[in-house]
Amino acid sequence: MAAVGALPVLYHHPAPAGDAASMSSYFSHGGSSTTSSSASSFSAALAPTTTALAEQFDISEFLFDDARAAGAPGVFADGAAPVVVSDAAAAGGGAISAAAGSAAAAAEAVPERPRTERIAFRTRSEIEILDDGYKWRKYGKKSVKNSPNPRNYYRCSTEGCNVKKRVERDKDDPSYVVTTYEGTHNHVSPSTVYYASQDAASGRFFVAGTQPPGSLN
DNA sequence: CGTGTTTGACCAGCGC
DNA sequence: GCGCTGGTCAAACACG
Repeated sequence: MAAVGALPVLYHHPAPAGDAASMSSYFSHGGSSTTSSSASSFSAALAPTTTALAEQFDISEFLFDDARAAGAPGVFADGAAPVVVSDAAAAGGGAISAAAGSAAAAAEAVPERPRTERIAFRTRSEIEILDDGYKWRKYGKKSVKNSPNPRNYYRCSTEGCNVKKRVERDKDDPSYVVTTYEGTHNHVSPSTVYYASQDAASGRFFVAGTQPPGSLN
């Protein structure tokens, strides 16, 4: 697969360690030059709610992937194309979103393969399992080519929710953890309800926080 | 005893 | 068609 080869491209200007506050974000946009606007809106939307997380993790980079523009070479090898930040979500003040609504041009090209939205980000962290408020069940571990570190596979343990995530250490800098979420939760975690919001169009939940306001210390 | 993790086997997709 | 690779399954195991 070409995926492994493609990933490092996203990291070509890593944030300085300890610079979590500025949260230097880089979005793959499938080669597009319009990255900056999406990145800024995303950061603005995310920043207020990631403060607590940033205290624990140096979130250095975000990598978006969504079921858009099928056929274009994307971040991930299976033909899914990169980066969608929902305008609605940004304007609505709140949430991380991969916009189904903007997937206009997408769907028809590769109909035989269901595409799920994916969000990948890299964090500087000692631990690999970030507490995002959901309960994950590990179902696999695999060593991957071009990386000395194994990749771990997790699935949301909530019944009926088939969100998955992959966690692996950055091959170039093992102090970083690359986490890829695939799919969208169809429920709200008890620990995220305070910050979660629901997309009006799709009805999906988007998690923007992990702790109730009173429990951050 | 229930729940979650580990790990080898298996399967499917892709490139050659 | 074959081999390689990533992703998933499922039985065995560990732990509270």
